[in-house]
Amino acid sequence: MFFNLQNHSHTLIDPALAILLTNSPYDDLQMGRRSDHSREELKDLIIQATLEMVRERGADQVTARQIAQAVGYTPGMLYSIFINLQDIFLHVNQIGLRTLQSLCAEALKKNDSTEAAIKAMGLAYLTFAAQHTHQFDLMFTRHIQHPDSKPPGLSDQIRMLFELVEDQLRILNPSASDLQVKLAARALWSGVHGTAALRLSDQLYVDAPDADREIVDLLVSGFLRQWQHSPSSQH
Amino acid sequence: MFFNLQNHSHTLIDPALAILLTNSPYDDLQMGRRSDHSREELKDLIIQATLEMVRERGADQVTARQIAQAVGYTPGMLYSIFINLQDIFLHVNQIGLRTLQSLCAEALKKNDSTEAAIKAMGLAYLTFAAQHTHQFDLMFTRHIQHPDSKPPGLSDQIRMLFELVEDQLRILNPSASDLQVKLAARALWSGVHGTAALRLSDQLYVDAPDADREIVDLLVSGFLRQWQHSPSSQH
DNA sequence: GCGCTATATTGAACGATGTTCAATTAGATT
DNA sequence: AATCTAATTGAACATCGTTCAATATAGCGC
Repeated sequence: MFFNLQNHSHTLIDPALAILLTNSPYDDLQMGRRSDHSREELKDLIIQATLEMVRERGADQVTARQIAQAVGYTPGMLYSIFINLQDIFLHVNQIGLRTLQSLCAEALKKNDSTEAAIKAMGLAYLTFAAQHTHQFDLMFTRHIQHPDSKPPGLSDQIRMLFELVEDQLRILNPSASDLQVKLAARALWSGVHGTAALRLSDQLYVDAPDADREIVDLLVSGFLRQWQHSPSSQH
Repeated sequence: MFFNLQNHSHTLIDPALAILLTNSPYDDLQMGRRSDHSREELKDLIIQATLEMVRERGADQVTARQIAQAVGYTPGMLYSIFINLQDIFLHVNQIGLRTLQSLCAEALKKNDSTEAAIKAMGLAYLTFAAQHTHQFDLMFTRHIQHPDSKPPGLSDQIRMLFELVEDQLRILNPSASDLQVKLAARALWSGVHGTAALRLSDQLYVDAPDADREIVDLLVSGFLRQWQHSPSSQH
């Protein structure tokens, strides 16, 4: 599915193809490079190749050797750019969170009511989880232990996802305190996330085909009803 | 942390100790046994040893060789009783679900209102997740792909956990249909489970120390308010 | 154009993993 | 006591992530 170039010594790569692949082969080269890819390009190549394989087979069917082969290098090279295999997966998750967040943000627009907007966002969340099962699994249900260095702004992105919900909740109940809004957003989104997670592991056990969608609908409308009517002074 | 017996050939085990370990060494032996443990005892020993190690270090720090050493056998033996290492983990999860379910069932009793009962069950859920982090992680957030043979009644136990919630919901709104009760129970419990899962991976991002408890409180009271007032003919 | 140097990349190794299976061992049966 | 049969071994296999000395190459100064 990906391109293979493992012929560094014998066959030379077609220069035109090389340009196509790198699309900027004369970047800021400083020292003796063996391939046509800059450091940053290589990093992107690896992440993209890993992302593709994760989407196809799932994270635990993706090995370091496979990634290396997909980008036309040796496994050892990976460790000159990334700390770990987990480090690579962390960067893949970063992409996943970015797309998930933009999907949710997009779903918020073009809705009559705030409630409809939140529901649309919940459905977008479920849809992403259903369409990119393996990727969603890698993001949330697989426990990735952080390496020594913190993930590069990964937690910030989750925070931003929450803030989308918080904004909507603030609209509905402007007198609520910041802490209340934060808690409510997490309460609400825990429900959506929990539904997606349970559905992903086939643990919903309801006959209805669109059970997850109905559950989120129920969840959001129920929660918002009380959120709008709750006084700001509530415990 | 566990007992080691890897001296089958040279040193004989103290018979008193052996009885202590097996507590019924003369069961229904039929054929040539090498050790003092029956087939069923061995199965329990393995599961218990694995459970203990999972609780201490987490599932991905537990290897087949470690389990074998903990029960005083060779790795190969495990495969005469279990299909897989995953199969062992599945049985460990069975125990985990049993205790989690009994904890929840216990929390339901001795409460003034039905709402208080459900909240108590939610807190019990959170408490278990917090106290047995690694075990909870193995149960839910780690994606275990089922072997060929179905897990022995594992899904039934999750179903039973849901039924505890369903029973409470039925009390509050007796006119609701079966499907409505099922969906509502999953909506509600997805919130509780999602909260536990997010808290487990430190993705709640709220300063409050008991944020998870407050969230569940908010979630349950909000949801029940609409559940009691919703007509049975909804949607 | 030619060596020189610096470094990107290799490739082979290491230890550890889950799993298999022929060989062996020992209790039960005769 | 000999035999049978099943439990258990132990060594091997393939594969994994990861490391690192060795190597090959690209750009620099000349």
